[in-house]
Amino acid sequence: MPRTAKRHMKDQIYDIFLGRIQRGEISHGERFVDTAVAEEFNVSRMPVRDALMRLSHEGYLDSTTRGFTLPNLSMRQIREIFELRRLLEPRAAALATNQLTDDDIATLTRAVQQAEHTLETGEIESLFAASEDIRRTWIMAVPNIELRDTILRYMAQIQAVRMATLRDATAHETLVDLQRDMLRAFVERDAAKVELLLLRYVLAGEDSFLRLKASECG
Amino acid sequence: MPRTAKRHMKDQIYDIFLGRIQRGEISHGERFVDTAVAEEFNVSRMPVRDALMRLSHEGYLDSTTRGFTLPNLSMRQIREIFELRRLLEPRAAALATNQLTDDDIATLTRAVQQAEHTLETGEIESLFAASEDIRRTWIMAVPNIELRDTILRYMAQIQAVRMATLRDATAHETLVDLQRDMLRAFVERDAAKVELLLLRYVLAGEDSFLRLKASECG
DNA sequence: CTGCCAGTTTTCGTATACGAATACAAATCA
DNA sequence: TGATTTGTATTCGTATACGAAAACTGGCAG
Repeated sequence: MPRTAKRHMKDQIYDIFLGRIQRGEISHGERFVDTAVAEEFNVSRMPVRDALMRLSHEGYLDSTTRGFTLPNLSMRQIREIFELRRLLEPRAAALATNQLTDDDIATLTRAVQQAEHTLETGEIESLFAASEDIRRTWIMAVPNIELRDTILRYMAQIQAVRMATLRDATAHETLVDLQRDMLRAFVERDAAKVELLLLRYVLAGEDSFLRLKASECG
Repeated sequence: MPRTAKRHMKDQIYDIFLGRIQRGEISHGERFVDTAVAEEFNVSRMPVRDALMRLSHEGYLDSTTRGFTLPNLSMRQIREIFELRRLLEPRAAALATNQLTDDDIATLTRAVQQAEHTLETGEIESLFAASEDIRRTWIMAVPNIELRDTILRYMAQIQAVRMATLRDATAHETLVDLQRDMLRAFVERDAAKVELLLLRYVLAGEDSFLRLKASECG
């Protein structure tokens, strides 16, 4: 029996929306109203309400008086999340290093190649997809489930920020270089090197973000 | 207008239960059923349901087919949370160091004195209360709100574990020593020292826990 | 033309009702 | 006597309904 046949509507709806959010399929103007979604799924308001409220409590959505929307992160929140990332992700990736399967390594190799290819084509969408694949692969290999869930919780929220920073041409080559080095470190099962590279990677993303903000405001 | 006049019943109920859980006022056998709680508050099931489901999604409660109870953490989860604590709390406390007000320092001083007193009396309840005061005071001063919320999220869950480790007589003096040193570091605004002491503190707690488990199983 | 005020609409929070799933207990059979 | 099955009670998930609060809209006054 596939996982599609879950037990409760509210959980199904929750999973569907979480997936859409995490894959960045929701645009920023979009509004979700329980009655409308309920009609779409042919259920009553309540399971939809349960799902949307849960998502909003988890920070994936913003509950306004006029439906649910994607949250608009404040500058402060974004910087705070970058601090969390610096604290957690290097260690998490180090822990994941020895858990990666051959399949994982293959996926990482393909994704890094895809990312390298964007250096020539300049296709940001493709770079984003590749970065997502890399990230998802190692995160899913993190053996500390509490740690993994903590990371996943905030990652969905800063999806838009990451997408924006990847458009930073200045950092494009640096990022792909880091990804290439990370792959090598993963293959060599060098957890210490992975840890350091992840820290660099997060810092590079933070730099891009700050540069972006500076150019936007000034 | 005091905060007691909150906007919605479900939020009030949520806050009430969260407070009870965080203060350790819920015993491990206790079961909460929406209808029963609803009667107690003179409301319908729905707001209670909302509150309890939210608490269970956040990990504060366990949703069973027969009501909500405190979650029984597995050995694995506890060890994973200790790893999270090692990663986050030293840095968080360092960040809090420069934010502590005079009132906070006074509270900390009182709490440390209370903890020291338990070295003579052996009153574990009092030690627990003092430790809670210390912890709550510095955590509330953490300026990174995302970080603070992340810490608060898991702390409620391992409340019982912390309570148990404080009964470890072997570590009693060590813990109070660390608390005394932490107070001094806070007063001196020495963030680096605070960071190191917090790491030691978490490690001491972890040691107590492991010792406890070992003596229990062997 | 602009700003304020009231009516309308939308959406949410809560109440109540019913069917379904699960645990517990009793009764039956080996 | 012990295991299995069946019945019952409890609790949850979902549906529907209603009142209240917030946002939009239109008119009116300055």
